[in-house]
Amino acid sequence: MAKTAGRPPRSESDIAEYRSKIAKQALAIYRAEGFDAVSMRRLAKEVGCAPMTIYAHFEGKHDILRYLWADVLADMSSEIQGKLERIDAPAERLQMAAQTFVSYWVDHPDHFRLVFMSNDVTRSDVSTFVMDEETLAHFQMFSDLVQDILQNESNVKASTDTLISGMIGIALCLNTIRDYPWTDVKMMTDRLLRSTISPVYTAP
Amino acid sequence: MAKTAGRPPRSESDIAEYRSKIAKQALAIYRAEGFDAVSMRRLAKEVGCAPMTIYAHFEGKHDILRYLWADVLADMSSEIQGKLERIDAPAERLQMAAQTFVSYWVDHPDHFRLVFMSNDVTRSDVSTFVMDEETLAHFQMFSDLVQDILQNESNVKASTDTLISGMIGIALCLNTIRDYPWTDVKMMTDRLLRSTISPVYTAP
DNA sequence: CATTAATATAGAACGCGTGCTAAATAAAAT
DNA sequence: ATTTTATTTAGCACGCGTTCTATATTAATG
Repeated sequence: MAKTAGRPPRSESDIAEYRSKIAKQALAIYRAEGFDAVSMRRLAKEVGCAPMTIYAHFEGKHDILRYLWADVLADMSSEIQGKLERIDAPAERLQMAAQTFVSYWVDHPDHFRLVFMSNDVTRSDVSTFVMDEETLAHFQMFSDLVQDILQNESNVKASTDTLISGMIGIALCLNTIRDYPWTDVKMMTDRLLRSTISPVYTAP
Repeated sequence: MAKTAGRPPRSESDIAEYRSKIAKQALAIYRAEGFDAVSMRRLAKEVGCAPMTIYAHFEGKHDILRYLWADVLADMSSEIQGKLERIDAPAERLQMAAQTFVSYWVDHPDHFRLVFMSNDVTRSDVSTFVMDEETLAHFQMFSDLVQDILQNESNVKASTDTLISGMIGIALCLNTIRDYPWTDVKMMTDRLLRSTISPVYTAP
């Protein structure tokens, strides 16, 4: 198999470097000016390439935004970890984590939009919006907290999934349907916990 | 107070008529071709007015989309009612309603996006996205179903709100984070119910 | 009539995401 | 140096939501 003539494809490291360069700049813009400020044209200008070049490295805008998730999720995760430091009792830990989780998304609508609402629902393309392992880890944390309370393995995943989606739902409702007189966020979160971990969980 | 000269403001009925004419056409487009097909320019063309005229009657696109909610919610509501017809036991009724509710949004991503994700989260403008009474009624239904099970009045609203936001959260997660291996939808919904109505609810 | 105020209009503009094409450039083999 | 191939580029295009301005048009008053 002789090497073909012509310019060889970019090395994988080059590709990764370019991608991360773009993603990094996108993050900088997002951090400084929020969701709406991140546009393909501007991003290209700040990266120093033509707008079309970005499309050679990413599927589209959604594919770039995905890289901002990690930053937001890490921020959220660290906020939760901070609150958890001085708490030992498993039930209280889960409770604090859940309350902090919901509060985070309610208090940061832009972050919520980025992670949970910037998906192009139209596309059923499976390859878009992959949850990489790093991203998953931040949700896994809840699984651990639940596990400390529930022993039954099979229930842990179901409970955790329900808890997470339920919490995200609370945040979504608070973010989008603002004028409906929702029950106090803490109370809703608490109620959600109660049902998720019903057998063992005791209300504070 | 003498009447001022010049053309008088449009009568309220005229304004309402024009608004409903635009909203009606928007609904027609949405029904026929879905979310993405509804655009201001096209809507204006089909209504037979200039694009700018619409902005004299609506705050913006989000203000128009709001009018499509009613249609979708009515559709969802009737689907639930249909399923409820032959069920008498309160717990089973609530269970069926919840399952149908979640399934509806999971099966109709476009509808979900319209109602729960087309909000401009950036705006903290309270006047945008008002839940009118007709719209609220469709959610009120769940309050009634919960009431049939729980007697404590104060718990009914908290339980219902938690249930609704939780169900919406399940739908959101299924719609947006597709590649995460979520627990079976029915199971999550069931688990959500269990915690919401924990004291009385019995698993099937 | 003319005047006046409310409304509707056309038309341009801005920036957006994204696709297409044709030209330029870069890096290898010959 | 020339050829060959990969990549990037510029530039145009489409339709989008939205804002602005200037120009009708409409319906009341005097």
